[in-house]
Amino acid sequence: MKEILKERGYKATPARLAILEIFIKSKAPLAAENVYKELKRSKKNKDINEATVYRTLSLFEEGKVLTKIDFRKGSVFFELNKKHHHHITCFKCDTVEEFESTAIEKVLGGIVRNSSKFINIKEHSLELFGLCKNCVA
Amino acid sequence: MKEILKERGYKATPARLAILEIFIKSKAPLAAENVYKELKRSKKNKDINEATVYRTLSLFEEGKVLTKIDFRKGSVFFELNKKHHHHITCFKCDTVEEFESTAIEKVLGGIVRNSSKFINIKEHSLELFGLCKNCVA
DNA sequence: TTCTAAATGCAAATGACTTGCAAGTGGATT
DNA sequence: AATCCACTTGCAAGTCATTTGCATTTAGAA
Repeated sequence: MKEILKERGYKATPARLAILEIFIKSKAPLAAENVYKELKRSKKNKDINEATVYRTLSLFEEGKVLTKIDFRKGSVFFELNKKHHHHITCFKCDTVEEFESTAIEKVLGGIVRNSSKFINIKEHSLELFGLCKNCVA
Repeated sequence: MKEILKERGYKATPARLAILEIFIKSKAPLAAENVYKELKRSKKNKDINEATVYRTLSLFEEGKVLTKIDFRKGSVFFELNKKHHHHITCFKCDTVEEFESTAIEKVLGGIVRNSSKFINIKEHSLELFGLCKNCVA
C-alpha cells in the first residue's frame, strides 16, 4: 500500500493507509460516510477527521487510485480504480453487480460517428437499476 | 399548458404555468437555479420563491411532465419528458446533444441475460462527455 | 535530530435542496 | 358572483453532503 502512495508522491500517513485498506478490503463501492464510519469502528483510526476522509478521497481520485461513481443516491461513491466496467444496482437492497461489455463500447463509437457536434467521447457513465433476484422474490 | 396541469389534477397557478413555459421554450436541460433566474428576469414572475421552484420541479417529475437528468454537475437538471434518449455533454461549454439508440437498448438486454443476480433492468442512465467540435478548435 | 512542506483537526462556511408553518388562492360549489 | 377549503406559496430555518480557513502537527528528506 505504501508503494501505491509513494508512486504518486503522496505521504504515507495513517489516514491514507487506513482509507486505502478499507477500499482494498471492501467488496462494494463506498461513500465518504461509509469510510468514515468504518474508521470510527476501529480502535487505531477512530480519531480520523471527516474532512480528512473527504480530502483523501479526492486526492485518491485525482491520483487514479479510486474512481467516482454516481448512483444517484445523494452522495458520491468510490471504488478502487480498475478495468473499465459498469454497475447494476438493486433499487431495494443496493446490491451492486459489476459487468463489462465490449458491445457497449462499440455502440458508443457508432453514436459519435453520427453526431453533428461531437467527434469523440472522452468519458461516459452508464448505471443500470433494477430489482435483484432476492428482492423480486 | 393548462391542459397538461389539469390532466394531472394540478392547480394551474401562475408559478406552475411560468415554469412549464420556461421548459417548453428551452432548448437545453435546466437546473432549479436556471429556472429561478429565468423567473427573476421576467417582470410578471420575478417574485416566485425558490422553494416553489423546487416544489414545482418535483411535482412535475412525479407527474411525468419533466424528467431528471444527472450530468454530475452538483445540481440536478430537468427537461420535458419525451421519448427516451441520452445526452452527450461538452466538458467545456456544456452544450448538450441528444441522441437515441436502439442498439444500446439491445445491448442492455443482453447484459441482463448474462447477469447472475438480476433478471431485468427497470431504469438506466447513460451520459456521455466529450469536447464538442467548437471547443476542440 | 532538525526542518519544512505537506497533512490534519476543528469549526465555520457553502450549496443545493427541504420543511414547518402561517397566510394566500384556485376553482368547485352554492 | 360570493363562499369555502384543500391545495399552494412565501419565508425562514433546517438538513445533508461536502469544502475551506487557519492554527497545529507530522512525514520524511536533509
